[in-house]
Amino acid sequence: MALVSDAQIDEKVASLLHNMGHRYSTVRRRLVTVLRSAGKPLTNSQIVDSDTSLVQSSVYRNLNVLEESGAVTRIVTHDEFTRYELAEHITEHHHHIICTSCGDIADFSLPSSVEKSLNSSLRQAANRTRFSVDNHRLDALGTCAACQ
Amino acid sequence: MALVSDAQIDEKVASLLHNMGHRYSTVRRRLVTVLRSAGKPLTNSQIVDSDTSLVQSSVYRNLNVLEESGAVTRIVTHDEFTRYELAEHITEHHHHIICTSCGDIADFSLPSSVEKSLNSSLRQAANRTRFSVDNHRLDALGTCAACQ
DNA sequence: ATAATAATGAGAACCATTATCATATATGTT
DNA sequence: AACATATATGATAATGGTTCTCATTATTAT
Repeated sequence: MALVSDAQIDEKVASLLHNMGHRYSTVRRRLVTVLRSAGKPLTNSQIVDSDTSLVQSSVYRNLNVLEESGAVTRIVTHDEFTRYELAEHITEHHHHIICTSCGDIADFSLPSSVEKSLNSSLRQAANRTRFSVDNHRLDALGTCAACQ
Repeated sequence: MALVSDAQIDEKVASLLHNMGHRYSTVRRRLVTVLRSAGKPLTNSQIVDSDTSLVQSSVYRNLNVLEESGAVTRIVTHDEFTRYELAEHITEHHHHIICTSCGDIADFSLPSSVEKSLNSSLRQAANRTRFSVDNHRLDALGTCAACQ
């Protein structure tokens, strides 16, 4: 997750927000900083804990704004908390390994050969449904170090 | 999803419940019937609508009992409703294509060659994290016929 | 500066899901 | 078959993560 510079991320997020008529405010910058340095999806309360200048209701509101702008992605796991991370097109394509016990997440990547065969298989499989496919998500499910 | 007979499913569910000291009651049988004939994950209200003899609070309670027993799996998509389906080891391994607009789901399967390479890649990738992997979930994301 | 517009924070409201509990149903024993 | 014990059910209340409201504050454009 460290291949894209902070400046590049800022520029992308700013343009995504401006496209939607939104401002890249101080609170939103802090939010992006927290998400970027975490390197894994975070819950609202993890975000507030990471930067205590942030306020719960503003974090919720701004995560929604950032998601609608395409800067942030909403992740649901096995527990009751929604998590957020910077969108893949801002960072890079990756997958999640989810702890089925506590909901914690780590990022990982697959060899591009596997990604390629996966994509073509998905596209073929989708032809048999009445859906149009534009993305996929592959999660590994298991147990984190703290839970085992 | 039609490779396993109703009787086989009933037998499996009964034994899973009995292992946990639970009974395979009338309500639970109706619940399993609804899930089986749907052929896709359902929300609580979709279940109650499918069999109006079922009561919301009992459905929630029994879905939890069935999940703890391993007979049913909880699915979260993009909307605010949790969905449930019969567990894979009772039916068969499959994937979901999720409508990012309305949260609706369809089932689909991949060629076993793709499943195999996916599994070995996942296992290798997991070695680099501090998680132990015991399963995966691969969802295609797109738009259903009704939403496009 | 000033006006116009968007963002913030504190709290109230929302609503899917859980918990409660009195009643009903099933199981096992003599 | 009735009894005793344990589990299941349904109606309703409570919970809690998330969203909404709105008066105040910050930003942008003129």
